[in-house]
Amino acid sequence: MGRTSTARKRLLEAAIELMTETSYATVTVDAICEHAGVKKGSFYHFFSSKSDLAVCALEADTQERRPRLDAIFSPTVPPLDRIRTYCQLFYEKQAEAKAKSGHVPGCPLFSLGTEMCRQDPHIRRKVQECLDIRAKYLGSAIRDAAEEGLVPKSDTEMKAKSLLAYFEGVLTQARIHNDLSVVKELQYGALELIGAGRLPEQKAA
Amino acid sequence: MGRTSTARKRLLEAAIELMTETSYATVTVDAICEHAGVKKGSFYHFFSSKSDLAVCALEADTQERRPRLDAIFSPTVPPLDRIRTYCQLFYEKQAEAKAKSGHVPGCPLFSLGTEMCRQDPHIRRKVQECLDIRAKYLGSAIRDAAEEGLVPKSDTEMKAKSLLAYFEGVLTQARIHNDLSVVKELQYGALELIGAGRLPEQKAA
DNA sequence: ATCAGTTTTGACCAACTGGTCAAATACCTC
DNA sequence: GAGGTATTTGACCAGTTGGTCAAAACTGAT
Repeated sequence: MGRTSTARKRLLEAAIELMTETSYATVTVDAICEHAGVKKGSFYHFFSSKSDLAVCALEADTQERRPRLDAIFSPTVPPLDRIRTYCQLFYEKQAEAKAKSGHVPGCPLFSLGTEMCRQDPHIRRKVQECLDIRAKYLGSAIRDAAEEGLVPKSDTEMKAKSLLAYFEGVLTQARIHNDLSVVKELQYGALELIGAGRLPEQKAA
Repeated sequence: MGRTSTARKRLLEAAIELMTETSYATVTVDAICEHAGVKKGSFYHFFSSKSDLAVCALEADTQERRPRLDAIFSPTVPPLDRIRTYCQLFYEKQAEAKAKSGHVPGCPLFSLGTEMCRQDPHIRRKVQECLDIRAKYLGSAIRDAAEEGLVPKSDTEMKAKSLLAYFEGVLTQARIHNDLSVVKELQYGALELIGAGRLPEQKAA
């Protein structure tokens, strides 16, 4: 089989980290290699291009998050609680990152997506895929909530998209202002947005 | 006085247009110059750097929008109507741009802001300034609405920030997906978000 | 131990980038 | 129309970038 290596994985992680920190264009292949402890020749052994790396990094990152999201959005959890927990996770993740680096990172899907959607069709498609996955979690929760009469039954698909846009918008605003205060209140806005705002905070039986 | 020129203005407009189309890093100074019909030497006569151009372009763009926003957010207009009209303006602008270029442009504040906030303090500050101006329009409308009992009176400042984040998130999502459907429904989400969702659509007396 | 296949290395390159500069030129003011 | 200023020009540059390549080194399976 020949030798094995963790270089590929290290490159994927370095890519997500560095590209979230600044931007796709700013992060050079050399910088990613250095951060991953990999020589450039090796880089092009594992990836056909910088763009290819970005696509693979988004995919890997999404797959890695999957188990946790599956748990949070389990159908056994009361639907509005899923959304509450998800919001809380957002805040915790961003707060943790800020504590570590001094900066609110925001969401790589939106950062990369905004920057690259006009230039690189592969990155664009992958970002869309990853966003669609998130929308599915939210859509399912909203539909289940509607079934229980917790939110209006109309337009659940649109509500899922709007809610995702709201999340990403808040995260991006937090990145730009380096201020988490709006993220902290995320769940209240989220529940308002889908029409569950003025209900009592029942934990469901 | 020496000769006069429109080169500066042309450069500012080209910068906003091209940077919105793709990204800060992708747009080269040469490209901006070509698009504006200006030689590079002239560019550096008017601007000290590419970054300087971006800052000035954001400022100019914001000032240009001011009169229209002042009209929309006039205190003589019923507060929720201000927000409705603003949402409609968003949709119309994006739809118009898409019809012309084939692409939903999104908002340069968010595009540039996300991309550059970690690399260029001047761009970052200018983006923050411009976003703050928009938040003021929204904040004032929300406060006036609260005064009239149209929305809950709590946390109006936070609501303005959240609403702006929602707008920008929806616009950015529309850019990434090149799909205006979520923008079309913007006003309903907006009113829900600030807690005016389940009120009748009164045009106010 | 061997060998095929995987991974690593580092030197190399052409293209492009933001930015410079000194000289030429046009324009407004008087 | 003279003169000073604002503008224009285009050639130039040094640094950086993504990407290449052929040879070397390592590893697991047999």
